Amino acid sequence: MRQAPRRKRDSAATKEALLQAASELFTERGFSATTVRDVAARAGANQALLFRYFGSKQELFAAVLTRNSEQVIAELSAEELPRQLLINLLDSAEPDGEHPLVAMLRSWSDERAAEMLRGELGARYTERLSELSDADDAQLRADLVLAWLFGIGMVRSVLGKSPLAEADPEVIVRYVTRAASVLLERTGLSDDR
Amino acid sequence: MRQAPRRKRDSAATKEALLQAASELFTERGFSATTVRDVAARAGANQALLFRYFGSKQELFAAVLTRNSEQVIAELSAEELPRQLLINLLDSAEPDGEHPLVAMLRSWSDERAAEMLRGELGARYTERLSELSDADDAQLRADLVLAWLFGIGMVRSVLGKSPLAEADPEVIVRYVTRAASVLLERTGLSDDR
DNA sequence: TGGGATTGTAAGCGACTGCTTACAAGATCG
DNA sequence: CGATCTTGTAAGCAGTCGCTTACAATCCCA
Repeated sequence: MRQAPRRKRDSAATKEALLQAASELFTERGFSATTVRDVAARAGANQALLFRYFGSKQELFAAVLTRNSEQVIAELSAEELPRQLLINLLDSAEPDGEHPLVAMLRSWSDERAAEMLRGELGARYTERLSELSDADDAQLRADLVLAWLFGIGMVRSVLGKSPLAEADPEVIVRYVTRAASVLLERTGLSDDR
Repeated sequence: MRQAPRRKRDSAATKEALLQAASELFTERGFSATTVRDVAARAGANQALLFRYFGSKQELFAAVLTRNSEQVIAELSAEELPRQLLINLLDSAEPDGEHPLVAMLRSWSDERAAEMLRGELGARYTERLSELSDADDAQLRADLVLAWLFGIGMVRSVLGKSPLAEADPEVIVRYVTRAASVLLERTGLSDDR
């Protein structure tokens, strides 16, 4: 009788399974509350492989962030960004649609995680958003809008506070885009995008 | 030669020192990253006393939250709340002016900590803020504003992201109150308070 | 077919966590 | 003074953490 039905030999699939499991768990529990044992267990892999492939928990987190954010930020135009970002954020509570921002929110408290967000990710979102305004402090205004989206994601998805947590996403989007357009002002920022 | 210059015998002072140290550390590092040993060390007390007086790390956190929030929320009118809350939030990076919200932000990722914030604290802030609007979804609007303040506090004080982190508080306050007044609309919400 | 590299596994090391215990030192009061 | 309660201390327990090691199974290619 075999005592462990040995995993199929496929390093690429194992790596991907680890990344996927890590992405889910970081989103659900945050960086420090997620253990490498949990990640390996959900991926159905041995935890030693996690260290062989990613070196450390920290580098695994970096890999997850990179993987998840690349495409999202690439496929959205500046005009769509705030609205779509918000929608993604609001929907991410549902089944398994997870957004990297939620992982960011959950991992905020860890200094090593915050370091990455501060430098790499945040800057790109800010730059994209700041295209919407032609004020000279456009980046500050973009940061304020980003901060709002983060805050909403936290209160709604992470904290689960009422009534924000139960509110209709469409209503939220309407309120936020309307108020945000005051900040990101420019001639003719239509309110349907 | 005495090997430990025994602490003065004063339970009230010890309790207070523990509360103060815990408040600082929870603010600086968050709930899970703060250890009871750290708290006891900064308070100059033995860690066993922490458990004698507060029972558990969780109850200590609750005691800190209660102690710190009571007066702040009590001494502010609804009209002053958003502006003053924001100012407190923006100034809290400085010397030792710490705001309970920052502690909240840092401790977000812990489920036990989040539970308390969700129920007790958040509700009171929401209720106060919602007085500013006479819309029927005033509480939702208030939550959105609160979420914004949280988000700004996170990006600025916790994440330290530029340019928000270096921006002039007065500018931030002006932008936010102006955009927020779109949400908390009511006849004659003057923009200087 | 055989030998070295790659992928999987089990076990455990050392450090750290929240929390407890056993006890010494000072206070209080008869 | 001596008994008792309170306050402070040192040490350690049991569990978990990230990470490492030693080794078995499988693949690749000569």
